[in-house]
Amino acid sequence: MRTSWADLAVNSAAENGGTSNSTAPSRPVYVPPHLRNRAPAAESHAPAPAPAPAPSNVIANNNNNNNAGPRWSAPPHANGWGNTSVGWDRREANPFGDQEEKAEEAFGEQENTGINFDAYEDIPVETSGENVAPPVNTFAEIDLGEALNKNIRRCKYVKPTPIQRHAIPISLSGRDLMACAQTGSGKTAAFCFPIISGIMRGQPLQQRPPRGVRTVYPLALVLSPTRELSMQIHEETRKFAYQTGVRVVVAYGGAPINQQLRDLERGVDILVATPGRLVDLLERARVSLQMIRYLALDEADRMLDMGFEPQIRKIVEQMDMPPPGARQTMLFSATFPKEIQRLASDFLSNYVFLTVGRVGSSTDLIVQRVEYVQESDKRSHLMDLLHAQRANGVQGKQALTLVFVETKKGADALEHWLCRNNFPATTIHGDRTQQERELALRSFKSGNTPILVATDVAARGLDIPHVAHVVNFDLPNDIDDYVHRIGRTGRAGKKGLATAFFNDNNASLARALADLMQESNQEVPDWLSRYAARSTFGGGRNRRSGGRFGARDIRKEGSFSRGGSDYYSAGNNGGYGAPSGYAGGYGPGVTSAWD
DNA sequence: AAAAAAT
Repeated sequence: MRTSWADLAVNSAAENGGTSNSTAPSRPVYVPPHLRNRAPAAESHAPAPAPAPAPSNVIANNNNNNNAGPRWSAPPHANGWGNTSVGWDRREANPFGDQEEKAEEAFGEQENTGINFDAYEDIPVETSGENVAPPVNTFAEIDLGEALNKNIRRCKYVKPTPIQRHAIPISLSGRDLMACAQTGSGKTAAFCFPIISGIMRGQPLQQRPPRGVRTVYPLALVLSPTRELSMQIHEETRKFAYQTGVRVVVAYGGAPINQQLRDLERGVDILVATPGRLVDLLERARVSLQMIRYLALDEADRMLDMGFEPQIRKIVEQMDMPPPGARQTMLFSATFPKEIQRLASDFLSNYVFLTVGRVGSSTDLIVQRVEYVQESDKRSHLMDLLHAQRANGVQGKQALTLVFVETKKGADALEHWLCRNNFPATTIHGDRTQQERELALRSFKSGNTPILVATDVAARGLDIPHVAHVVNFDLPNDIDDYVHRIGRTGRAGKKGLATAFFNDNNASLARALADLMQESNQEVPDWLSRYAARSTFGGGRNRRSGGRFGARDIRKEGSFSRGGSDYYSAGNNGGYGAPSGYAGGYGPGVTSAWD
């Protein structure tokens, strides 16, 4: 039996060999973005779509200066390069891989050829806000520019997904956006395309950093809650930005900072980062946010929850970033609890709220099962599942299993136990080194170790093709976390299976879980319904169990507002009795379950 | 109580 996965391991190891960060050597010759890939003179007068801030020590080059200097402290001869796009292009590592055909094959298989658009056809959409730009049906309807269009073709994006159809025109119209969209439905492109396009057509600006300070001034900042998600966004964005002249750099903790500093010094237009490392870079004055025109928060509700909020506030409000209105802000997530929407509105200006999808449509793609399993029986129960899968040939490269546990120690313990029992597994969690984390993820993706035991570090955003089964070995305390976890399967319109082990320890989740499953047309076991009926009204840890289907614009709920007291309304959120308390007065199934 | 995120 060993041979089957061993063979896979050999194959996939070979295939996967080149995927590490082996960027081709590229010389640190700086070319300002407005001089790259464009007709040298004519386009330097392109109007800026969004009002660009002009901080005090920044000189806006809004005149007819054809010889616009670099935005950072690069050698003055730098613009010798930009006059032909070819000169630069040759130096840019090809994010599609060495051979385009091979890359296209791998890429298409991963994300796009495979998108089952039928699964998204009927998805309901809600927008609110004034003068919302209408959706488009094709990429061709939007003027994203030839270079970007070419990358879209390279990615085999045939037509936009629903979130892209709606979000891109709204972003291109310059509006702030709070967007909810299903897991795996193309969020990254939805905020990347407008950013790349906007930077390409933007007015060249330059600044004069203090002498000797190697500060860089990105035009766009994309924040995400985990390092691996930042890496993923970076890789994807690089594909979209290929040969556009727009440079994308990633910065996250746990990795040597020096390489990241060198990447930054070569110039950055879009910075993808995790909060901690970014704060470090800001405090070292290696990065300034003065020139930020676009701010995107991926997994925005996570970024604004208790653990992250102070850091995000520091970055967005207490450094040198232009205020709302002077930048364009885009928040994306699958789940958007009301209280988080309230926090988020601090970062937004006259925003459009957009929600695409609902429980009961896209999440139909995920079959959810809940099984009552005592703590002491969990391992043997998991073993039964895995043996059954093995017997059915559901394993290996095309059928990965992702097992979520509650604790880091628990993850290690389960991994060892699985390996001892001849199920090749690896683990990812915050106690592992970054190297180990990245290796684990690669090994899982490649099918080398078709079982990954993970903490919530892997719950959000990660796009791992071929995850056939998500097992909630330990259920999370928060239903939104559950939604994100199971969203690691059933992506791009494909089907997936999610199994949860439930016992008395999860009583507080019962109601929310039962509701969610019902809304997604899943079979709810009777015992779980009874549990749900018994459990307390929305209180306790799962305060969102009532109001959490919060992918509804809080601004629309004026009739429920409690005398305008935004901060002290927690007591009214519990969902006691009155219909307004539970689910904010809208029935089940309005929205939710998205990335 | 736990997880994540800077060194």
